[in-house]
Amino acid sequence: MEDGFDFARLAAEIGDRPRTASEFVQRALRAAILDGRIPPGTPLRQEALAAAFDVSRMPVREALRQLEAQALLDFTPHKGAVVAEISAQDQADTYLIRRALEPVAFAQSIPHLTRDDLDRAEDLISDMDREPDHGRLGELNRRFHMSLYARAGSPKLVRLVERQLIEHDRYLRFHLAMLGRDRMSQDDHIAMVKAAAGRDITAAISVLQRHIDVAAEDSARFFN
Amino acid sequence: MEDGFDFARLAAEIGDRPRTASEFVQRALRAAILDGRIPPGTPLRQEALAAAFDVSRMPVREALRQLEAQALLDFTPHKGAVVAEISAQDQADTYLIRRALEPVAFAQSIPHLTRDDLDRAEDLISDMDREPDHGRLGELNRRFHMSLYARAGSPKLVRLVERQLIEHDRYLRFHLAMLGRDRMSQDDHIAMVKAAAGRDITAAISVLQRHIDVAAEDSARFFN
DNA sequence: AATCTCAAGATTGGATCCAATCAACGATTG
DNA sequence: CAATCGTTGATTGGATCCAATCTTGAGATT
Repeated sequence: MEDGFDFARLAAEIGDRPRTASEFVQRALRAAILDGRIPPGTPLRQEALAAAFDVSRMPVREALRQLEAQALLDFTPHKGAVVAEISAQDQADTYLIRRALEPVAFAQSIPHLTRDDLDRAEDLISDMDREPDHGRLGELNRRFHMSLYARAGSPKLVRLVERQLIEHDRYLRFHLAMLGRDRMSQDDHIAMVKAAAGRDITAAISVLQRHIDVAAEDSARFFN
Repeated sequence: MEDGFDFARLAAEIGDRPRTASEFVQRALRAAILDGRIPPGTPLRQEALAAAFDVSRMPVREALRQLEAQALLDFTPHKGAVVAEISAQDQADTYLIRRALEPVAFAQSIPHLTRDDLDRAEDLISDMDREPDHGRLGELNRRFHMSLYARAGSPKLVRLVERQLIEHDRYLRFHLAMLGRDRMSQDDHIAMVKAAAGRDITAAISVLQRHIDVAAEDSARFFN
């Protein structure tokens, strides 16, 4: 294992082993790529992965194909898979897409949010305050945002937004490392829930847009 | 082959056979799903596909995995792949996403469009007028739009837009069948190029938005 | 010294075989 | 007669083996 990364440890960290080995490998790799444990540019050797996960090369190959379709890997025929690079441009694009899509989802969702949805969102804000592990903050942040968009009634749009938030996780790491969690703008999160509870779409959207814009600016300043 | 679909003919239709069998199968299936030759809900049996394409089941499996990640198939462990359903809701979502993303890409692109880009766009408009095959119209329409967004300088955004346009092809079929090509709004296409040539971003965006809105309304009325 | 050639090793792509799971159907039992 | 439980065939998931391709490095050639 001269890759410089300990794949074997990774295998143990997935709690509930899914029904298929392929999915197991896919999840473990995806999580490790998203939170930066496997750095961009790392070549992924099928044999090494198979040994680390204690499966044959076939489920590994299927997992790699799926991750490629999710733009987390670059695949070249007969050469293999490499963890996709991250870049300031890619990060900026992610914010651009979020800025275009999330307000639409939020606006559609607000009228249909239930008291339960809003409570859950507030719980997630508290969870974020308490969570010590930076790696898990990305997931909590994502679930917070998604809880506000859940009632948008546009499943495809919501799935796409979730996908962007997941890809955003690759950059959130840097954001947190450089700015600290006090800059995660929990104030914005609170304001968003409040506006949503009051069914004030205009106010909610405006907070969300500013939230994304500020994050984009912060990140752009510190990335590279 | 009691599936009711002749996969064997499909195999012959891919001109330049790609380097890997997996990619070959993937392209053929994707094209057939997008233009409706394989209807939604069709179960895709690995063995049948392998026989039709004259390869083993393994490249078929890899192709299916990729198509699943592209949301063209629904995959259930130990049950297999089924062509993803289309629906009025899904179509509406596609327009919603396009409506949010394409104006951003267009606005960013306009200042950097070259004379060549604009000429190419105009050529594609003429091509659409001349193309007799409805199936190929989708590709031409997509290439027209993409030629206008090409200089946006946000590769990730542009890729995402292209993906939406590809998925839109699944519905364009119905659009054309019911409304005929005269309703493809070539006037809008011409107006978009003209506004882009004059670097009039406001006008260009407004035409594009109306273009998408009208298409969405037409489609919503006739689908189902 | 630089470049080209080509052979050996490494790595991926594909084929075949076996195991695990699911669906359908009939037998058994209350 | 309805419901449940095996059993069997069909289908997918996974392992192993072979073929094709790429990479690397030593040696020859200029």
